Amino acid sequence: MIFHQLALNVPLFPLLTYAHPTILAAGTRVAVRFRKRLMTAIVWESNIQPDIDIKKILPIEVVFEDDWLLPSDWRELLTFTARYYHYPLGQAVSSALPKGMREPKTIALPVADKVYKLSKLGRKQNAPAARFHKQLALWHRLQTSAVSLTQLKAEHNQAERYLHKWQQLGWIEADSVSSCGIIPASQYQLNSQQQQASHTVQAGLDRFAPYLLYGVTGSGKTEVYFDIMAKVLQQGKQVLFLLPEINLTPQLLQRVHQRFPHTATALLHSQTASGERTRNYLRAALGQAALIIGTRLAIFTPLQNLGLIIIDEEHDHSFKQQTDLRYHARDLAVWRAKQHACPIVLGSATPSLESWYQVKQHQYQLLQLTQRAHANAQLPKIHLLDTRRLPLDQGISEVIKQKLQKNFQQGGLSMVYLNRRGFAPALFCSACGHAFGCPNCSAKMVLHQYSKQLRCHHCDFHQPIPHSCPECGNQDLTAVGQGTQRIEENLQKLLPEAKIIRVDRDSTSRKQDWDNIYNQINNHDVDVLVGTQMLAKGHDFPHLNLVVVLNADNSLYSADFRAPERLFAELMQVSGRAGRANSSGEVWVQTQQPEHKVYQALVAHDYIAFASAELAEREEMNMPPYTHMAAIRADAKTMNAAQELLRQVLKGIRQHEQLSAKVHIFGPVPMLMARLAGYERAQVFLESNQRKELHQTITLWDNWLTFLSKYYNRTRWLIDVDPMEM
DNA sequence: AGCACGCCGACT
DNA sequence: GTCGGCGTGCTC
Repeated sequence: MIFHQLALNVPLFPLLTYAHPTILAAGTRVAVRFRKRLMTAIVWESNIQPDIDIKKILPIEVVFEDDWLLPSDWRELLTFTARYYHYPLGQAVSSALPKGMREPKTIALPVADKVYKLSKLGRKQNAPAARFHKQLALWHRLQTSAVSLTQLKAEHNQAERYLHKWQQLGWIEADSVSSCGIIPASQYQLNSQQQQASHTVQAGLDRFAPYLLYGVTGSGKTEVYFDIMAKVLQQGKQVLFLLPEINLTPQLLQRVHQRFPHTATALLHSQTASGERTRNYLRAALGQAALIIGTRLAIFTPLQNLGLIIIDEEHDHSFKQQTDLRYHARDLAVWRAKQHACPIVLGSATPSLESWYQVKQHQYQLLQLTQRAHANAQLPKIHLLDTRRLPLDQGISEVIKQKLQKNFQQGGLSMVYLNRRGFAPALFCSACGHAFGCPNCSAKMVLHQYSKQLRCHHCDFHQPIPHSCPECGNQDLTAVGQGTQRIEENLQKLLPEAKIIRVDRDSTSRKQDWDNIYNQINNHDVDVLVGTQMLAKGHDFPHLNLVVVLNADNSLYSADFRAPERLFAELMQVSGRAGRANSSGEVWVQTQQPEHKVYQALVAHDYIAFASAELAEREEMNMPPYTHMAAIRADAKTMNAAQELLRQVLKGIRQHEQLSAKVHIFGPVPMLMARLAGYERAQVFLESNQRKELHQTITLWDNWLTFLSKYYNRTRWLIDVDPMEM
């Protein structure tokens, strides 16, 4: 019997040993019995010396012989990921596989597209009789050039049948197509900055090189990506293109299809149907797809010959997974680019301070686009309105009302942007001040007028709007704060003739909703858009010329040290929506703190000044990126229970372990959002500028938590390396 | 994480 | 006497 180390989806750190009569190659997918259940596993190492009692070792039950092997570079990536994020390897591996491959069943490998043409023998044959005109048409297509089955089917829906018949007779030969396909010349003329950025990357395609493409909104980053991509694809290599949320893909996909119409593309995101995702995963793995586009999870796609990685909107927080395996796709992407010795381009109009820091440290090369791509498109003029001195009517000042009215009369498109953090409408009792909070979370409930509910935005708790205050019985309950729904109502009163559309999670819950809205906007059927973050991301509305930002200040008071960075990025992005094609745009921001550095930098369109100031502060405060962090979190029914486990572990470690002086420990403290879905959450921060020491300390915590949590079994815990949440 | 094994209260 | 409460500990 040969013993094998297998990765399977169990929360155990060591890999498990199973037996098989023959040696199996690493990367083989197998099925084994674990606790009587049949589970999929991946062979990690073969022919090993078991370190447990041989009598306990079970046989491998099924070997999926026809599968293709998960390649060694993919296994290295997962080994690294599991180690770096202190997550059980077996579980990491499982989360990196599409659902279809996690089930202990055989899977059908996708078949590469082929093109067909008449063989020498075929050319000597007589064409089908003219009365079989459809067959004859097929025959003519095959005569002129090599065509794909899809193209043939368009000619004759029975194409497959005849193809098969003629193939058997030897009249037809099949050729595999290159996944890159023919890339037509671009219609787009790069400006000199774009050209320079593209050429810089193209000059070193065969080695690892990280680039930060910093370009103001509308400066045409996508065209730079495309230009580099074309070159890499033509070399027969694969491109991995990651973007934040799937919301913005339809637009990008359309552009990709225009630019790379014949390139085999695989789309990978959480909303792709399970079968489709498995198929795309395998097409990428087998080299049948040359261009792989996806959200963070696509970073785990096995790739045969990776030549370039692009991370669009690299500052976006959705690249960090916030559950289970808490990986950061951007960071793993850099690792992968190094592994594959290829360039990686991180693009953003407001780069993350982490990436900007890497530029300052000469680790990443900066590529800069300072001009808007459309020569006529000016940067929008941004105005601040000091609301300390202005009377507000339902949260909107007179100036803004007039701007909106005027723009409507002139037929322009306006956007009213709400930063949801501070603006969700809550319900209060006007007599005793009682606020309706979520019973499960430390958050106020949000008033939803249309569904007549109070809802928690952090868990699924909801209730009908109460008629009276539970504290004092008063029936006069007032809504405080402006939600998109109330703003929409008020604007409708202000502009009774205007077509106003609200864009938020409620109004666009279905996929099709967004398409509808999008079409309406492009048909100029909409006058005012009201919405939250969804509106900020990536969409181009060429005729949008007025952007209004209502109260955004609340995030300035956040204890999260990343709050200003996040707010700045968000506001820059929203502002960038204005005036993209040939109209110039205007942005009006209501704030009580116009002198704040976030707003000052916004008005000046000065990311660099903002980043420098912010970095100086981070250095001063000893915060990332100057230091590395990990959060150890615990949650339980009471805050004390959550903290107790962390306190005991800390005590144990302090008493029994040699602690590095280079690692600082803070806490336990409650999380900013202390109560979530009925659990109280506490955390300890580990902080060090030495990665190695930090990781050693995390390992100590990990071991002690595993050991001590047995005695605190109502308390759950987790490790978050490079946390984004405070 | 599950899921079995194990030692104390209310039931036919 | 036993059915089952969920505390403790293991899983190849």
